[in-house]
Amino acid sequence: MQFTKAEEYGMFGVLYLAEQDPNKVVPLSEISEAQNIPEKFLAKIFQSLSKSGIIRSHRGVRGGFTLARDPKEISVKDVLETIQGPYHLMKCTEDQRNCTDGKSDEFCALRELILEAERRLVQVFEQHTLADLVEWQKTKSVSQLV
Amino acid sequence: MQFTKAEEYGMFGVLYLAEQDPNKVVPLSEISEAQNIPEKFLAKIFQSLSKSGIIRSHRGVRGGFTLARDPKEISVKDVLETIQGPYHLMKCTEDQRNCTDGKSDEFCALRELILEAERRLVQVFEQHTLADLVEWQKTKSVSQLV
DNA sequence: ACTCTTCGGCTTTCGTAAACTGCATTGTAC
DNA sequence: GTACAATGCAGTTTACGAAAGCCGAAGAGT
Ligand code: SF4
Ligand code: SF4
Repeated sequence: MQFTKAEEYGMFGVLYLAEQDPNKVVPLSEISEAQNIPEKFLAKIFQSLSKSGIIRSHRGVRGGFTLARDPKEISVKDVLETIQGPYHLMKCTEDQRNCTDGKSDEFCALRELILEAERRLVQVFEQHTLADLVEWQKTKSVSQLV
Repeated sequence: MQFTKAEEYGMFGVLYLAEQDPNKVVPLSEISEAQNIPEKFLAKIFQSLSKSGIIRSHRGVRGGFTLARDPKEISVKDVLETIQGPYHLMKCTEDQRNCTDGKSDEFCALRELILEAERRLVQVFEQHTLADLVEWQKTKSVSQLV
């Protein structure tokens, strides 16, 4: 039960974009160097982020990436879900037919608890945007922890 | 970011014990058959639960396991933490020196957010006991979701 | 049109950790 | 003392995260 590198890299990638002038097109190489991220790995992550409309890609000379929307309009949840798919602590909480123990059609107390845990977790990621994180980083303090 | 089988098996194991007569000593074979858990795998999990004082082991003929305390006194967190160790979504939230990006001594906004997420998650597991889950399972409905 | 640059998509590789297994040993009830 | 059940540790297999590589496609500038 851990965050993946892809998620961490993805977050730092978009955070880097969020810190820049919104009109500046930033190439992959710059981001990966600035944030110490393997370039090809980051490329893969940014592909999905680009497809889901969080960032915008620009090919060719002086190409790169920009944020597609204002950092205030991009929640952490948006980024994380794009990278790793909907957030589920067990396979059965996505679809009970994925129950590995043949209880696909029964009530399962553990499943209910996990569902509640997931809801709480998602709340945290929904309620904070990239702009919040950039702000925290600037002031080096956490404000408005809802 | 998923629950491990060990955690799920461990939970079902202790839940099975919680459903029984508190004085009944239940052997591994019975639990693993009733809950469809590989016996040797469950054995390993129960060893740690036994060491940390959540269940009590009884060796020899007609031996097996019992809960060490009343189900009301055992939180889900107790069980999960003994199986997989303290709950951390990233290595750096346990100890910032585990930061993989050389930011061990800097403020990191992402880390702060993850810390908050962890706090929320732990709350859910702290606030519910085995007795709650058994109750849910009996009534097939979730009450008192704090 | 040509070419350089940067993203796009696919495949393979590597390492680690989860998931499961086996066996010899110890303890206990009968 | 023997059958039963946990203990302890070593082992295997499988799965997935974390990259690295290769070639193709698209756009910018000339
Ligand atoms: S038994 Fe319950 S917790 Fe386990 S996979 Fe099935 S629904 Fe989920
Ligand atoms: S950079 Fe931040 S989030 Fe990443 S490991 Fe270091 S402290 Fe944690």
